[in-house]
Amino acid sequence: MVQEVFDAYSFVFEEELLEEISTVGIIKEFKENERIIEIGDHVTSMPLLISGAIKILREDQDGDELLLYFLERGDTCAMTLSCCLGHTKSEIRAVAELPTKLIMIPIEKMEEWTSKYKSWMNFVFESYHTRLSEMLDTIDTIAFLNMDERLLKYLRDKAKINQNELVQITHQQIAYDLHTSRVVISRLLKKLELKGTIALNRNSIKVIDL
Amino acid sequence: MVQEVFDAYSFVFEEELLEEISTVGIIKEFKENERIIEIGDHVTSMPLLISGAIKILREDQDGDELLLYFLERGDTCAMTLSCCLGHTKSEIRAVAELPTKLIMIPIEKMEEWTSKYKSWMNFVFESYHTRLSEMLDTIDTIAFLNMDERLLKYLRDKAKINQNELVQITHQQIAYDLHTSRVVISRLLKKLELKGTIALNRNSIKVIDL
DNA sequence: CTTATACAGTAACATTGGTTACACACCTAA
DNA sequence: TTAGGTGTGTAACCAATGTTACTGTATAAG
Repeated sequence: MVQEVFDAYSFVFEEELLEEISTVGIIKEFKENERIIEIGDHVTSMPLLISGAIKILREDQDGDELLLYFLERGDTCAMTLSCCLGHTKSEIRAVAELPTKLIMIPIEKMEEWTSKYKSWMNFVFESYHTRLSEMLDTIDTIAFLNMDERLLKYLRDKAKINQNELVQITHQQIAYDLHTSRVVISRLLKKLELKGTIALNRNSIKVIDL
Repeated sequence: MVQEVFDAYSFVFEEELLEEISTVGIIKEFKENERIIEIGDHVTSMPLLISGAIKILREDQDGDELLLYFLERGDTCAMTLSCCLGHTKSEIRAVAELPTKLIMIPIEKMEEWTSKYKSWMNFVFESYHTRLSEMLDTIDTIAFLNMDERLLKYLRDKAKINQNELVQITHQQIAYDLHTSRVVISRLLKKLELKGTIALNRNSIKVIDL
């Protein structure tokens, strides 16, 4: 039994399944900002997040990006899951937001466990549910909020994921994630700084009162 | 056996399950533009679409709306499905786009059939997969397209759903669906008319060459 | 027929966000 | 120390979209 698997998933799966996961799963580690999967990649196994955090992005033909949501410990990528079951290619891009540890489950096990373990089935359904909600939230954000509000939400999420009020990031990277331009982000950040909401520094933003 | 259920789902489910669906399901009919479900409604059964079409909308606190996607014959609402399984309230609003016939399945059957019928399980997974893809498409649309492109896409979808090149709709209704203002839609529609893409009339738009 | 209402056309203007251009500060490698 | 690259600040401008206001016309209700 892999201790980390136990730590992250013991409240979700029974002993026997945890054992199976530890046996057939392959642990993979990613450095911060390392690419985990690209759009169009063939999906051959399903990742369970053990530690760290992952950023899920959508990309259009022109290479324009948009941050969809973050995944944390105990999450799985419902997109990938969906791809596994449908045997289709990845529709999203995933990048490690922090140093991240995953355990990869071969697709074959998916179907086997779905009938064998009720807890697995519930996990799969639960994941779909969470992901759909998260997608709705993403849609709300881009449909109903202005850029300044989106930026605030972004900084909040970012600070939460990194468990740090000092967010290490460049304006350009924020612009990519929110699908806008660097100048726009610099402009809005400056406004926030003047209001005392944040403090700006080269390569980092200190969150004071979001 | 209900003939319409057979017609719509015989290529998805086996005879025995079709029989069960016909027995426990309750047929409901909705007139065009009739509300099917509102945000916050408690979900107690899962709808399978037999005929017609449904418009799925998201709504924010201020009552601002946004069209998410359409459902057609053979579809189910993965959102509702998700709510059933999670025993949560509806996160979306559904309105009949055409005269629509549904068969409602009590939640209890969900779990039972999931273990009993492989075809049912596949249908559930397939529905989630389709819905996630549809949501991604929606996100692409609002994130990467300008209003004129979104309007074109809207008219295309609308014409397809109604199987008619003459779309019965007001500018105001389009504005609600795309979450913009009537004036903006009128402006863009006029441009399209001048280009010969559509022909405008009171309460209807004739699609010429999208 | 008359009136009220809903729908559509359009101008003028405001706001948001995107673009271009350039200055300057910080950092690293030579 | 200097040169080059990267990150940030800011102005000026432009384009897209949203807002307000007013027009006229079709349609339905009385």
